[in-house]
Amino acid sequence: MNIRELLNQRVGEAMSAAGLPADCSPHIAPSKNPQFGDYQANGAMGAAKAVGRKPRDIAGEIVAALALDDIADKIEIAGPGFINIYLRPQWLAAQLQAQTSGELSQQAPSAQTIVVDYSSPNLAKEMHVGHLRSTIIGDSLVRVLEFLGHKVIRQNHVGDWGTQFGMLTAELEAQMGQNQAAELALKDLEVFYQQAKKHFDDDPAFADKARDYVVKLQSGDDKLLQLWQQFRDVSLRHGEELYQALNVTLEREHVKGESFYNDDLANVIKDLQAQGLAVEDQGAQVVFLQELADKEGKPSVLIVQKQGGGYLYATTDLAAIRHRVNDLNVDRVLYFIDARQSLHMKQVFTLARKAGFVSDAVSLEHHPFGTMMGEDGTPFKTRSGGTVKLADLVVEAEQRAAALIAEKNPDLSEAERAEVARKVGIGAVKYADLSKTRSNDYIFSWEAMLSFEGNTAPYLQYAYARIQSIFRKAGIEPDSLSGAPQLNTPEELALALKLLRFGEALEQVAKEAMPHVLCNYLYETAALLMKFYEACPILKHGVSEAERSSRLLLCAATAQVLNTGLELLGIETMDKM
RNA sequence: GCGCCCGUAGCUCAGCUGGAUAGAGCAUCCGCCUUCUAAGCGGAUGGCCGCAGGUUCGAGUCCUGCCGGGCGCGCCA
Repeated sequence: MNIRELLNQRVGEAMSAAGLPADCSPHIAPSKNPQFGDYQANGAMGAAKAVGRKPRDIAGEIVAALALDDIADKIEIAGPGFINIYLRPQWLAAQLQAQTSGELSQQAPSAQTIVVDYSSPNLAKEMHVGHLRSTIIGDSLVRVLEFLGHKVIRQNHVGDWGTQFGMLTAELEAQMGQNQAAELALKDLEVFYQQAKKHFDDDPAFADKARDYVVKLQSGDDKLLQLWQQFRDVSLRHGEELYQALNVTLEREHVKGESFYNDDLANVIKDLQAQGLAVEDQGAQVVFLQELADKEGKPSVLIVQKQGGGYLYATTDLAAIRHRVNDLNVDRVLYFIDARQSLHMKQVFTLARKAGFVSDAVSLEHHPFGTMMGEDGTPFKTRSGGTVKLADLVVEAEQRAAALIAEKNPDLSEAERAEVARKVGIGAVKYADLSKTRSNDYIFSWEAMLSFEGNTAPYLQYAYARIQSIFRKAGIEPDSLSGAPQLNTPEELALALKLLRFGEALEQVAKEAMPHVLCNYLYETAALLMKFYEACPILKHGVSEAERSSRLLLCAATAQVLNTGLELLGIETMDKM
């Protein structure tokens, strides 16, 4: 059920019945102010211009042709030609009943196969806060798209190949030579990396060995492959622990790293050369993209193979696109990658199409996110000049949440407290990231990320927990309720209408890959619940039986939306907090 | 130099693709728990939407030019 879509249809029909050109849009929008109804159709002004007549006359003709008696109990024309639509409370109640019993299912009109490329850490290093956005936003999109019925293929394009693995395997071998288990040596990847780097810088013999190992590894030497496998395995396991802690759905089966495409890289170059796209320039294989030329007509340059034969990021990306298109048969590929790589992505996409790797039917979408900034507005660094590890962030979040819970709700058992601390802490961290417009730069702030007041995950979780508390107190299971609520007060009406707009929010998230739209929607929903909660007693004295059950229905419907919405953000709810 | 992104309340951010009087949270101040969880609710204060033009019935949103910030631009990923 999508009210906006329904109104678009109905008003659209009325517009053509009124003889307006087919390309005039009804332009349905939710009304900002209740005095202008629930929805408004703003298409009359545009149409008036198209046919050269007065907007109010056009609006009048649209309204005359408009068949909305079943849905709306009042339609009025206001201002220059706004058509304000007031929906029937009974109709809203019936829609809400249908939505609640239908388990919120929101099927996209046509299911697609969609690859979502996200998280993609470099295995040589520990994951830090810079990986948070890709991981969390990507995971939310995956959940939303699956919920809408699409076939989603997760791809964790990990950095598990390249020059640095010569040094890392050599170091691993050295440490294991001292009876150190791989697991133990790699306990702290950051430390291990520093040790390897130091070893490399200080010991020329080791440096030579590292360079030798790169070559051996890339030519498929068994011993090196084995060392590499061990390194890769331990590193992936570190990542999986974090995914689990963060409630991210990525698992081992979703890993398709750079190494996966290794065997195809030579073919990519060969194909590009055969088409005359890749040419030698200063010893490297280069593609000049006239499509992305600057003002003076100078083409954009993309290097696909280094002098000396080494392959690059671009080469792997091209191979990955081919694999996704040819073997996975996708309709869309979504990349959640830092905005700094915008030019690179644009070049790769352009070249992939030019080389015929991708047909126009496939949509390649880079969904960038902004650079992480410090609180002073310059690019983020810790005091020591490093980065904040994700693992540390998780621990700190849970600790802060635990302290707050101990203060707010001392009655919870120890086990309950630990669980709530985990869900609240992690939820707050994820929500802080998800709730901001993806594409903008963002300020990293412990305070903001671990805030539990206002527009935060705990506010939404709290709203949900309050509803659960009511049902506990009433001794009623939400599922046992049936029927449609009565929407009498402004608070009940506003909440019900909001609940019915869940699908609109999801649709926008799926289309634009912008989870903050869902966050805003859920926040507004929770705020309306709080207002309803204050204004409309449910279990208190003097509430009639009819009112009580009607309001419980509204509570159940709200809990369902909050729970489902939070789940789609990868944030857990709880019955008590 | 060229390109991309950004500039909205003291701070952090929304603003549904051009609609009606620009909204939240934090912070500050004033109220609300002897009946459903005060992680809450109500109210107040706070704005030349960076600046200047333009497009039109109508601009925070679109176009141009400035100013300011961030990030990219041939052998890293």
